Amino acid sequence: MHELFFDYLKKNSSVPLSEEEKALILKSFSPFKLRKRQHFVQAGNHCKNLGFIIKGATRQYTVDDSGVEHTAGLCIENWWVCDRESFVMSTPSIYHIEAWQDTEMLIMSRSENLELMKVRAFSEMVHRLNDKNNAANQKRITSSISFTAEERYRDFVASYPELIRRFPQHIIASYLGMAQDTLSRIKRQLLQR
Amino acid sequence: MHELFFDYLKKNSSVPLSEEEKALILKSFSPFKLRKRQHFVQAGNHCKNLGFIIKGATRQYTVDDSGVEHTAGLCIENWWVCDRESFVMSTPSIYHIEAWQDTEMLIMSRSENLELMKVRAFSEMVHRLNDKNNAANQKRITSSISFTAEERYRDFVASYPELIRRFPQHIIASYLGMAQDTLSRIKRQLLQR
DNA sequence: CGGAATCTTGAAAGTGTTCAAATCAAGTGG
DNA sequence: CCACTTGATTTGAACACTTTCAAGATTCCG
Repeated sequence: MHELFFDYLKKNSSVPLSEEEKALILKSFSPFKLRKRQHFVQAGNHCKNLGFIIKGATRQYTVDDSGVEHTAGLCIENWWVCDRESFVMSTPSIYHIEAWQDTEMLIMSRSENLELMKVRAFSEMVHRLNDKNNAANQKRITSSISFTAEERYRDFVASYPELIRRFPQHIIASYLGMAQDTLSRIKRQLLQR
Repeated sequence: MHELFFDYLKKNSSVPLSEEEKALILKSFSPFKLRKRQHFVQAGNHCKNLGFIIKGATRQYTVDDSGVEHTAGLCIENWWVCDRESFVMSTPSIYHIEAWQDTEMLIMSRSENLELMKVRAFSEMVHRLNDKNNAANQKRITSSISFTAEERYRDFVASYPELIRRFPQHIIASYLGMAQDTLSRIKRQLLQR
């Protein structure tokens, strides 16, 4: 089960792993399963673990005063799951994270995470990841302040075709900041051309 | 001039600086000035430098197909300026960054930046910064997909009162993803209560 | 003073939302 | 394999929010 992660690590770092380092990762990074609809974190709780998805899909969301859910993030295989603010700062999370399908992951605590940062390959990967994540967030912000609903959808399809396949349309709509009815109409309009 | 940065560094790290480290920072981090409306980066160019604002204010923005500007970010004293994606990945930036007032900063190149990462206090600060930045981005995304124009504005006022004082209203509006006319009306409505 | 930038306001148009009903799809248990 | 339930999607009509455009008012600054 860790093999998938080691592959991922190799792809995302330039430094090889020693045997001790490999052992340390095996020790710190534990298998964990969630069934569909089970929660990884609930809003109000501290997000104690950082997860790496081996198989499955999760959704991070908030619930507003009217009870409407807004999708902050979507994750599938080879993605990292957690509310980073809560995880890093040890504060209560404002997000829920739930499994959208039965999900297998590897998880580590914050202290294990910090421990692993001593492994060169791991810390290098984390930094690359931060950079990528940062760029993606910046892009999403730019999209949300600059684009119409249709443009946001087209951009999303182009950027994350896999997520379209894995999540129902009303979840995609809430990720994009529009009503599911709106997304349905947009798709129809796009087909009619 | 570097004193302001050393203060900042002390506040944002737990490790003290050795004299050699201080010297390295002085060497790598050069003073740089921009007059109002001069650009730090132009869209299409590589963002070669990372800046730390000593005095002044900058604005990061894109221009869409209709020629409308959208404000991606605002920076003032003690903030870092750059298009991080372009800076880190050495790709052309899609953003413009301009001085909104006469601005003094300290700048470093990417290689100087990487060099400075060997300084413990500096790299610790960078990591904290990344975490904070990440949390702020996440918050902005959540706000933009969940909130109405009025809620976004109220949230912004509460989070960044200083920026309200430093930038004109039409810039704030474009940062929040609404027309300046809309923001004007929202403010009036809020006053009438 | 004069010019440039900014802010306000009304009216009209546009975009996206809400709500409810109907349709469609998938999964479960008999 | 069907009936039933639940979840997902589509659609129309009314509505709400936001934008656009144009004009006028205000502020700032040389």
